[in-house]
Amino acid sequence: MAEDIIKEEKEGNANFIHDFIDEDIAKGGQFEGMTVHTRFPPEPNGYLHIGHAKAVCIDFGTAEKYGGMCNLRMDDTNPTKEDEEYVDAIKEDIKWLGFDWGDRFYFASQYFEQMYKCAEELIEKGLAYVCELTADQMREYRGDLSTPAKSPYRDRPIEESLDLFRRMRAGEFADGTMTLRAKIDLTSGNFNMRDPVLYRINRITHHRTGDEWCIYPMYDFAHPIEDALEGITHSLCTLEFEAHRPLYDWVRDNVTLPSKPRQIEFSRLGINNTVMSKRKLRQLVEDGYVSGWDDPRMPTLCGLRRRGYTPLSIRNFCERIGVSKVNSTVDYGFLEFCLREDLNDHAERTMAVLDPVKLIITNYPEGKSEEFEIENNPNHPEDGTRTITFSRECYIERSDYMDEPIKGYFRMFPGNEVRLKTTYIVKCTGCKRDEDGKLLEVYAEYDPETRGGNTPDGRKIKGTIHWVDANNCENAEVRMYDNLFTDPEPDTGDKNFLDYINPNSLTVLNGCKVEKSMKGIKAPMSFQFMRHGYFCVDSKDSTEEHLVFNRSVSLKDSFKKKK
RNA sequence: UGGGCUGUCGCCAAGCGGUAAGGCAACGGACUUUGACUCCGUCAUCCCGUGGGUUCGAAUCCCGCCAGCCCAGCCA
Repeated sequence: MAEDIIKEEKEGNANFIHDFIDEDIAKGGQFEGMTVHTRFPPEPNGYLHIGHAKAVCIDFGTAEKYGGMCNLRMDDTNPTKEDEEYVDAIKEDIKWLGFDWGDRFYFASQYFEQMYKCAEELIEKGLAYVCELTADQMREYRGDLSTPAKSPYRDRPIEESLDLFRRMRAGEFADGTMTLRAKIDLTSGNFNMRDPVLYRINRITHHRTGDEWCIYPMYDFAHPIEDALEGITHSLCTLEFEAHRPLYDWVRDNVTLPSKPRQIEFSRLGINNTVMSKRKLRQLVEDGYVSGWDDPRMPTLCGLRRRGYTPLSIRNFCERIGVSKVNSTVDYGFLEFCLREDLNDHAERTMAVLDPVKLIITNYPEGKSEEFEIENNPNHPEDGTRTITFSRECYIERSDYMDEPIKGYFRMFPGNEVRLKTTYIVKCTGCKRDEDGKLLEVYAEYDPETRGGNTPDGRKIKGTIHWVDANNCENAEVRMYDNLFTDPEPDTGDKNFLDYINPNSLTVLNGCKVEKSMKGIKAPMSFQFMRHGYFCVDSKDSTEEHLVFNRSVSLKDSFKKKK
C-alpha cells in the first residue's frame, strides 16, 4: 500500500531532469556525497508570471523530491534594468506559492568581488583579455555562419590585460570603450564561444552596490560562479540557455571554484491566448491596455492572485503539465480546470444574480418573510449551513425566463414549474414588459406544499434556479473576464500581439444582487456563485460600501455548449 | 549557410528493443434541489514527423530526409 503510493508519486513526478540527477547520484564523481541543491535565480527587473511559477516549481520541487535545498537568488548583474521594488514582489509571489528558501536568500551582486578575482585568474592563465573593440566593431568583427570572428586585441600580453582590467575597475575608462573577453574559439559554430564578453563598463548606480562598481559581469560568466559558490549541484534553466552550456562549463572548469554544478535545460511554458514575455507584459501595462501588473487578466502571479487563482491550483497545474524539452503551448483551459478543481473543493456556495429581473410570487403574502437553511457546500456537509431569507419578491436571472422556451430549456416560461433553490416550487404565470419589449417583471405562484423544494407527490422538477431575496440583499459590481487576446498564439511568427487584443476582455456588471451574508466580506475570499462560476472579492477595489467581485473562472456549461 | 535542440491523439505527456500510460478537451450515458460536481463508457487498432536499414521483434538502435525552436546583446 505505502509502496504503491510511493511508486505512484514517483511515476507521476517523473521527468528527464530526475533521470539526469539519478544518473549523477549513481555516478558519484563531482556529486559524491552531495545533497541535491538547486536555485531559482530571477533577475529583479519585473514581476513573476505563470511561466516563472513553472520554473519555481521545478527548482523547489526537484530539491524537495531529493530531500535537498533550493536557494532564492536575485540575479542582479545588470543594474540598467533592475530595481529593488521587484525584489520584495518576487519574494512575496514565491512565498505565496508556498515555497520556502529558508535563510538562503542571495544576490548575485554580493559575489562581485569574487567574480572579479575569477576574472583576474582567467587573465593570468591567458584565458581572457581586454578588448578595445566598440560594440559596433565587435558586431562587425563577429563573423557569420561561415566566417570566423576576429579581434586585434586577442594576443595582448597577459600583464597588459591585467593592468587594463584593473584600471577598468578603477574607473579610468569610459563606458563601452573596453570589455574583458574570454579567449576561447573565434571559429566556433556556437557564437557564444567566439570570445564572449565577460565584463563591460557601465556607470549606473546599482540598486544594492551603489557606485562601488563601474564594471559588471555578464550573465554567462557570473552564473556558473554564483552557482558554484552556493554549492548548487544542478542549475536548472530554460531551453534558450542550452547553447550557453558549453560556456557555463568552460567558466566552471577554468576558474578555481569550490564545486562543479551541472546545468540542465527544460522548455519554457507557453499558454494560449496570452503573452508571456516580460517586455510584452510591460507594454500592456505601460500603454494602458490593462490596469497594472496585477490586472486580473494578466498572467502574472499577482494578476492571477487578484483574479482568484489559488497557490494550489497553480502548483497542480505546473506539476501536471510536466517537464520536457519540447516547445509547447498549454491550453488556457487546463489552468482553468486546475482552478475549478481546487475551488470546487474549497469555495463556499452562494447565490448571486448577475443580470437581475424581479420575480413576484403573486400568491405569497405581502410582508411575509421566511428563513431557510442552505448548505455552504453540498459536497462538504461539514462546511455547515447559513440562513437565507425568502419573501414575495426575489431577483432571478434574466436568462432564466423565456416567453417561448427553446428546445431543451427547462427554466421559467409560462406554465412551467421551477424550483427556487432550497425554498419552493413555483409555477410561472407570465411577465411584464415595457413598450420596447424589455423584461420588467416575471410572475409566478408558489406551491406551499413544496417547502424546502420537495414535492410531496413525488413529481419531478427538472429546473432549479438560483435567486436572491429582493427585500434582503446587497448590491455588487461583478467583473467578468475573457481572454486578453483573440488569437491563441498572438506572439508567434510575424504577428504583432497588439493587433489581437480582445476588446471585450473585461465586462463590468453593475447592479448585481448578492446574498445579505456578503455584506462586509473582504479579500481574499472566493465563492462559487451557483450556476455561474467562481468569484473572488477584488483585493483592491472592493469596500464595505461597494462590493466588487472578479470572476475567476466560469462553471462548465453543457447547455450553452449544445446551443 | 555554422552550432545546438525538438518532433508520440485537438492540447500537455509517459515510453529507454517485446508489441502505444495518464491528464485536459471532446463525445455518449447514470446521478443530481447548481444544465455544476461525482460516477461509468468511448476516444492513436498496418500506429509514434518521414523514407530506408538492423532485428524473431523498433516509437524505442543506425542512416538519410522534412519541419519547428534557440544562438551572431558590452541582456538575462
